[in-house]
Amino acid sequence: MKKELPKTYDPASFEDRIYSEWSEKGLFAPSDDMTKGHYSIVIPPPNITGQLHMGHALDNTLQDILIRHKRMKGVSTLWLPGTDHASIATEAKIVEAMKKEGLTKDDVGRDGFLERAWDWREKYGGRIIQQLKKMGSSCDWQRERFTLDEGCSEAVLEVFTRLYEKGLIYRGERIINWCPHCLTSISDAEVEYEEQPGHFWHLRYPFEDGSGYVELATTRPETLLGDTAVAVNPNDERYKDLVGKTLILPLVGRKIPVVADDYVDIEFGTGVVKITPAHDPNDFEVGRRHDLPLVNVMTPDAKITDDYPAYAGMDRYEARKAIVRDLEAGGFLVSVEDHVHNVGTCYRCGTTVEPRASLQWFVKMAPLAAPAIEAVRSGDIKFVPERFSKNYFHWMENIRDWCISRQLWWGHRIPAYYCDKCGKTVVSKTAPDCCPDCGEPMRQDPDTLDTWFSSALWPFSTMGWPKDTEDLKRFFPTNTLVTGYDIITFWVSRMIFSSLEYTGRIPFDTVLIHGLVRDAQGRKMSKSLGNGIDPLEIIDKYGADALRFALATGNSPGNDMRFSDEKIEAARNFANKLWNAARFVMMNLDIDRIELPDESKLAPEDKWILTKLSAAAAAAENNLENYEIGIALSAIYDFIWDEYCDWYIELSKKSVSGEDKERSKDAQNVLAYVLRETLKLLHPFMPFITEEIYSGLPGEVGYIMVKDYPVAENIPSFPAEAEDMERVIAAIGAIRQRRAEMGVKPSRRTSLFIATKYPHAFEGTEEFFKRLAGASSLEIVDDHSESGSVRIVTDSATVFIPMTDLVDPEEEKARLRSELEKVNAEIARVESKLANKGFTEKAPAAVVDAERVKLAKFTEKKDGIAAALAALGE
RNA sequence: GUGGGUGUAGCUCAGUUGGUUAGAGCGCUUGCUUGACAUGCAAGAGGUCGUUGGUUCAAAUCCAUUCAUCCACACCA
Repeated sequence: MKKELPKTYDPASFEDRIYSEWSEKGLFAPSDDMTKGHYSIVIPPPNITGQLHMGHALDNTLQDILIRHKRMKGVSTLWLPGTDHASIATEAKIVEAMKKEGLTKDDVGRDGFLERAWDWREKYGGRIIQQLKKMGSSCDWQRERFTLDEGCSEAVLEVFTRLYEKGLIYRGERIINWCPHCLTSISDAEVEYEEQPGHFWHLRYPFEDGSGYVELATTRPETLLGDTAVAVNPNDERYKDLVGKTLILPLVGRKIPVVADDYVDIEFGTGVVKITPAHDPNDFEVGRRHDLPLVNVMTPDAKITDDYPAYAGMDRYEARKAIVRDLEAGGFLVSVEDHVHNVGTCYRCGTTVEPRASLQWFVKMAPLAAPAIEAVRSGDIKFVPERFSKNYFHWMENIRDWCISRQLWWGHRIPAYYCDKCGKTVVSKTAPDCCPDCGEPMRQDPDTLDTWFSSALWPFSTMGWPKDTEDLKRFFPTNTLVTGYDIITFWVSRMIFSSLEYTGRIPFDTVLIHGLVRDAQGRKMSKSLGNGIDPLEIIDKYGADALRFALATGNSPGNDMRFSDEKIEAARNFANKLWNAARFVMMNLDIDRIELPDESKLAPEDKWILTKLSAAAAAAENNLENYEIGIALSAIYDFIWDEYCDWYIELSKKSVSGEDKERSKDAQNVLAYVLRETLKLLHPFMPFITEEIYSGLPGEVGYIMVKDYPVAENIPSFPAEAEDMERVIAAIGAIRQRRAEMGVKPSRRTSLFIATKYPHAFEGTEEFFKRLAGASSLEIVDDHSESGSVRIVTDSATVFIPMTDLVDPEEEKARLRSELEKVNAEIARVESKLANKGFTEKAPAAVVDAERVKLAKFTEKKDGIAAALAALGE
């Protein structure tokens, strides 16, 4: 049964069809056979607002390779998919959409807003899932989860109430990062700092008693309205007498004290700092130590409050101008100097964050961080590459309490209930009917939780926790977490401490970190630059397999990579190469099923390719186990292109199209067998093309996706015969090289005489030399030096070609002399190495032997060259 | 300020625990309608592995120094 492949590789014609088939046959679900163990990965849940970008494409390609490899090894394999509700990002989208209708959140109310949000999720939340499927991702979609679904929400409630009871979640008035655009608090991790030019305004604050001024500097004069003290260092001799005195706050007239605090750096500026506890994190701490009042001067959208009528309603920057103007008018402004400083911005919208004292919920981090640090230090959890554990330690060791409340509606609502009458707080999974103390109705906290609070539970909430489910028993802890280095702090660290605290177990044993996909110039892909490459467009143009290949090849853990047209074209060319090789093989197959012939029926070239295949399988396996995905893939690539296509297919043509029908069938079987096993090796990386070709192989049933991954030891290997074949290949290469150098026309045939210590290697190879080395005949001889032949010397043979008439003898001599020089240099190098006692005594025997073999080969080559020179009368 | 990455062919990058004559893709040169593939085939040019020093029989690989470049975290008014 011959199946012919279409002439050109056209991925669009089969990728979607194959994906549907896998899906319909239920191949994505884990097998129930646990005898070979289990392996699981939870997907980093993409935001429902998201569109597939190159980062997702890379992340999911790597995961799918790992998953498909394990699945083919017979391991019960689960890749659990899902999406993240992305509180801020989604809420911002909804608000934006409503704005176009002229509506605000308050217009539609909380319920109306949530209705819109769920509609939006219904409409767009599945979009990225469809895109992941286009990539070939073999997730078990039956188990798809959503951070805001019932189960995940149950896990969030469970965690929140447990932590509260343990005292690890508390509510308090603290200074937090506030985004005046998103109108919510954000965590420290969600602030990005960027350098901005600004100014130092040097001001003077008068003493109450009229005894003069104290001079200080600020970058944010508008916060002056909220100053409740001025601080100096207690050890600062200059200001010893000032401590305890009272100042009059300019423009406001408030009396504020001078306090002494270690926080103040004597060396910096004037050594005097204005203290605004409600609007600066450091000042907040100073304020707590000195019991200073918190004076909040701004509204949530960063405008001055009505408490300061002169500035009320101005935004921060307008107020800054007005205040500087008034300070100058009042004689309080001493000088202004330029100053570049780092400004915190919201990671979602880029707005400058406003530190703001407010009542929020926090997770107490110190007790949670300690075991999480230990889990990595002890090696229970391993980062690949290892260096990222340093980033992790650094973050975890300096961690501050995590602000988890958000002034948003889209998310998990905080399960805290307040009694307005008696002030009682109840934290409970279900709403209490009334206040347990006074019987009044209770009011639920309006805020929701940081979106990362639910993502932190993802490895176990998705498997049914807190219930003790079958999936948890089988697949938790998970094995590998694949993600970019940019979200170690946001997500990886939080999953680790969450899992240890709630389940008592690590969430995964290995964290595989990859870098960023950059554009061809090495720039970060971003919306504002407009340099993003759309993976879906790439898939349309080149196919998902080519995209996957381009992302996986040459990618090493933790390093950024560039994506370019050249790379994707090279990937597509490889797919095309494989396609055509398969097409050739299938055109020539006349067998009903693939059966590897007995050893006795294998030709030398068959043994050679099988040996190479075995080596490629070993390389693929070892590197995949070590997460060296790029290296594994390049081993397979090299095998397919350089060994199977460039050599074996060419060598096999002799037998396949030969007269001997038996031999032809044997060769066909080897061709097909090697192709089949190669497809299996490649399948995790390029699932579609391998499945498509596989389906056309004679006698094969089922899907390659669930066949056994090739094991090197199970592939027959013949090192000695393979070496003989290498001698033939080397001779063919040397002849080609010489013919090219001498400008011999490809059509010109020559007779060949080969003198060799390995005659058996060259027996029966005439046809190879005819097909691949322009030979008209081949004769194995003892010597051929008497004639005026051109000699081509390899380390195991000398080839004589009687075509002196095509060569200028002087040129030939010169060429031989330079070759002789080269080989002499090599001999000298190796000899000196071997003469070195330190080397022969200390280096491993195998290494020394290898050098001796090398020396013998070089010497043989040298003798051959010398003989050639002699024959030319030298 | 603290920590980390990177520096290998014209370009983009591999090089796994030190051990063949340092590799690939693209680009370049030359030649090919070699009945799978021009998205191809064959041959070739091109590298003192950033600098300097050290460890070692042996260094692109380990250590130190220095230069360049990128990133993360922190941040002083």
